[in-house]
Amino acid sequence: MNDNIKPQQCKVVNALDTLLGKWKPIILQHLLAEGTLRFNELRKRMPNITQRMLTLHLRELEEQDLINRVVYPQVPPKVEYSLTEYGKTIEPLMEALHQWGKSHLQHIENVKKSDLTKDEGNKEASIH
Amino acid sequence: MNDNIKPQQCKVVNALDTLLGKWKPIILQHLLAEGTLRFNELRKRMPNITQRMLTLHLRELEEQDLINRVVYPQVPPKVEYSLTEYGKTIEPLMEALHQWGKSHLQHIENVKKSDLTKDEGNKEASIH
DNA sequence: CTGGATCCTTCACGATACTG
DNA sequence: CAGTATCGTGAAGGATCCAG
Repeated sequence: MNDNIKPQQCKVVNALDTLLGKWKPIILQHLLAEGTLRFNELRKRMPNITQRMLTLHLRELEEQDLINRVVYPQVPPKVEYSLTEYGKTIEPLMEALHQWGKSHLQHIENVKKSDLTKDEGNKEASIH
Repeated sequence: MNDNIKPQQCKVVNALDTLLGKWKPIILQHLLAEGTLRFNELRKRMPNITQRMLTLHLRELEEQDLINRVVYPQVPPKVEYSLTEYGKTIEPLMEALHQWGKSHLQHIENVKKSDLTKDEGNKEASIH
């Protein structure tokens, strides 16, 4: 729609869009960590998610070819979710996000502390 | 409270939270690319953003210590925004997101194409 | 057990007008 | 020029019930 926007940006936004949704990163982390999980196993690992949201987000991840959905035609139903081979390529990205998120928390802590000791808040440029 | 949830997840979510908001990644990209920009310069580079959202997101980024806001006490007002030294640490992360987003678009393209040629859609597990 | 269908709430974002 | 103040909207998410 707009060429003023650097190509770079679009792709970053795109990455974020496909990884987002309140629960997607968490679902992906669980599948990364544990391989294959059934619907209810995932649910137990995310006590605050509703069935609806779990279903919706799993469908979206499947559509992005990030996860496999395997239905065992039996009763009671059994459905297993796992990362696709392609889906596993997000691991380094998740790791990078994790590292940055971790150090960011640390950084914000430090900033708050030094705000208490040091007189801060004079960010106006001086005019000479 | 819940040890089933891997520590990793929390931090990923945290990273995403502080980088998110519809316009934050774009603002950051512009500042990464161009160094220092005035309010209106940023606005021109994002034709679809409203003043309100630009202001809000800049404030939030400032609060996260990712950008500097320098007010020149003059009339008409002049305010310059730039990344903090700390803010520049997001560059590798943005690059990683960009690369993944790019290859993801590619991948989705390929998947769609092979869905057309190959008969796909039989993902039920066989029962022997 | 998995998950569809409905209804409801909230909040991020947008549109617009005003101001030092 | 660089904001603030208000009001409105839609879409994401939550709660709940039903079904194969």
